[in-house]
Amino acid sequence: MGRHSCCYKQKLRKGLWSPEEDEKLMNHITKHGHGCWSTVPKLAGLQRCGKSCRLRWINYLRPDLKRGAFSQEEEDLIIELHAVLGNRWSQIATRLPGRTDNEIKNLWNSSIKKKLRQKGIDPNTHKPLAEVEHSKAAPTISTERTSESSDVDPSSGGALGNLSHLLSETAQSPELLPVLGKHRKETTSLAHLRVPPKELFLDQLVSGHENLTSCRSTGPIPNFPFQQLMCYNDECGNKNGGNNNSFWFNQNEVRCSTIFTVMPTGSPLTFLTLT
DNA sequence: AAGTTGAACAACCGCGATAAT
DNA sequence: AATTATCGCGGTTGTTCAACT
Repeated sequence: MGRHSCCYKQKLRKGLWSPEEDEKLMNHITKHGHGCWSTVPKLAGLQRCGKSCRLRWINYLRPDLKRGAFSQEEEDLIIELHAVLGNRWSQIATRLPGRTDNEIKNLWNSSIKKKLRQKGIDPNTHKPLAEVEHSKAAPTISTERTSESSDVDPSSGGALGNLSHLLSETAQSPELLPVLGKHRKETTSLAHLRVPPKELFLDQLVSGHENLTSCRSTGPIPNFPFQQLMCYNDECGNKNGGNNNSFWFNQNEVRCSTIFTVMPTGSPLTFLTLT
């Protein structure tokens, strides 16, 4: 496990990017693609480490980024996905085309957490706060992790624990997850989620576990059934700013919208074979 | 007007995973 | 098989700016 070499290099710029730096990076990647990130700064004439260039590109310069405020639908979707995936922001981001993991993480920490608490929902466990407080006050041999610093952690087995909780709770009492009840009106795109929650979440888990690292470098390709959710972006008014310069979407020039078009709408596992 | 506070956003850091040698 | 280089992720910190006192 070698440390990232750039960590030790001196004389590299840090902090906010200037417009000139942005332009250099944009020009370079536009012409040559990023290739090996560690060589990008040198080739682009930047006094930055490759890691910094990569981050800047992914979080800010990529042409397929949506920018702007999150819609209510997006926020709701983030909450739902977080309930299943926990803090796996990159996984969540793959279901929100045009949004970055960093952006979603920031939104979660600065806004959504607060809103959930105001609604009486613990943002870490997605359970009612009263229930969480009660379990804190009277600790049992439960393996459930405590809140605050330890969010839902799918990788530790807690996810499945939480998932089973969610599966039963959401199926039976929508009020425990307001987004699944009050806010998901039939008029919203989330009405597409009218599939049994258990099937939906299991599909997600299966695809997530089998395909954990697949999306990042080749573009955020959403998995069914969320791909249906996202179709409204392209098919119902192109809400993502009408961004058609999609050749950036990944290096294989597979367009997100192309995948939506090509993919059959009913087979989540079929999709996995394409990634 | 100046200082303080908090929200939102941008970027960095450290680590694990994995490909390459 | 061991080591090294790189990538990608999540947590954390830093910066900016608006609202408030």
